[in-house]
Amino acid sequence: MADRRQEILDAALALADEDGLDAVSMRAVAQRVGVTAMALYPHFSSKDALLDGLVGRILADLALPDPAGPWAERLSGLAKAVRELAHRHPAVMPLLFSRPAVTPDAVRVVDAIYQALLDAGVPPGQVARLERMLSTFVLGYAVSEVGGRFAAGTLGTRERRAQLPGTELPAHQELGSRLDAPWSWEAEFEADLADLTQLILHIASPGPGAVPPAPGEGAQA
Amino acid sequence: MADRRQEILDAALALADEDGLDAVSMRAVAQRVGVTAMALYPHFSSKDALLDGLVGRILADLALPDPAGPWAERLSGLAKAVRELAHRHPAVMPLLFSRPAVTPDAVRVVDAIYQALLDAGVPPGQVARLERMLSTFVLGYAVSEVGGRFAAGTLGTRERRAQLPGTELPAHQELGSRLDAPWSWEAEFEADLADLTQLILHIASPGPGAVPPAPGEGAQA
DNA sequence: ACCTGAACACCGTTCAAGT
DNA sequence: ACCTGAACACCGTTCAAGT
Repeated sequence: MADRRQEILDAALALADEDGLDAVSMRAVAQRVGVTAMALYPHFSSKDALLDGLVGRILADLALPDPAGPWAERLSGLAKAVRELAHRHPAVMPLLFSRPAVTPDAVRVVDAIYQALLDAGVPPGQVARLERMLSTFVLGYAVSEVGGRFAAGTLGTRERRAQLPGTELPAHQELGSRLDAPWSWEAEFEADLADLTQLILHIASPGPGAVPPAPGEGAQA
Repeated sequence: MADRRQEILDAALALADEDGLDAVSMRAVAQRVGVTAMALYPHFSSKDALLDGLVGRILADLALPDPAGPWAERLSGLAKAVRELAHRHPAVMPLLFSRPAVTPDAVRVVDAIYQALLDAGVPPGQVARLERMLSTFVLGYAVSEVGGRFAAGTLGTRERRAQLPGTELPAHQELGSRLDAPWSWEAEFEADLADLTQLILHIASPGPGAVPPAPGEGAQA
């Protein structure tokens, strides 16, 4: 009850968690707070502003990793925290893709990733690019998983594959039963994170035959 | 005029391209076709079904790469085609994250990626995971770029950094002017793709000290 | 089958008015 | 400043009716 603003955001979040983003209407949020829809406007100038506030609201729940740990653990800790956030608030998650992270909370997360990459030994000129690559993947994975894009997208069941004409989709045919193996999205996420950690290490200290420096940055310039 | 259904989807796509996804209402689409809103329902049982059709409509525009080329070119060609699709239809793009790709068009794209990964020498047990990783990144990058998440999110201008208290955001401070370097999203995308190609090669033929096999798959089992 | 017109139960937002 | 109630211009969808 500290602030009306917070009370409104809590109501909006509860509605989104219970009945999805479509259930978050100005009227429904207001009713839950016990007030008229127009009473929200002194706090949020539009519904769009309220949704921005909702993004900030869930970002505040995201725990930052202990800065004293090893960089790889900080990075994977953050990634897992984002995935857990998606499981808690699946309906709100897609908003993170369209609403730029300019709130202090969001920038603090970016800073933690920058720091981890610097500690890993990534060249400063590549830190911002890698941060965008990692956050894009982590956000995308979380949204895909809770949004059902993974579950239904791959034709990964014997039944569905059986409906296909024989000569179509040769790679699906070749992979066969490997596509319908039982699988945990959590285990897959961790395998992906392990691969990406290797990639970071590789960029931090490229061996012989390594990736060329990114265009416009690196040893040249 | 071949089909009313196609005419409706073209009208919906035009509205989305011109005025955003919010402009795609049953009434507005119908008016553009020259018909009442209720006339759409024999073709699409709900607005949701129409949006599914819209996803299929833009996927049909996505050119598959020449299957005769090297796997790395097929993969990056596909990725660039997705990015171009996002530039042509920015408002529709976010729908790809929530609507599972089950249409024949979408499955054909997945099959092309499976095939490229198999040709690269990726162990069959890891192909599906890597396909999800790559498609998640490519889709996420495209949506982030055209949706403005990259442009505004990183506090990457001198002005905005100047507003910060001195001791906050140490990594931003350390990176300093490297954060506001002029930058091309296209060049960054290609640098990311180059890194991911290296990652695929690494998984295809792991050297000494390589990533352990993914849990539940690989040499073990 | 495809289409219309009226209706229902909603939206976000503005405006005049109250405290 | 915060809130109300009425109103405006919209929504998606159902239903009865037409061809």
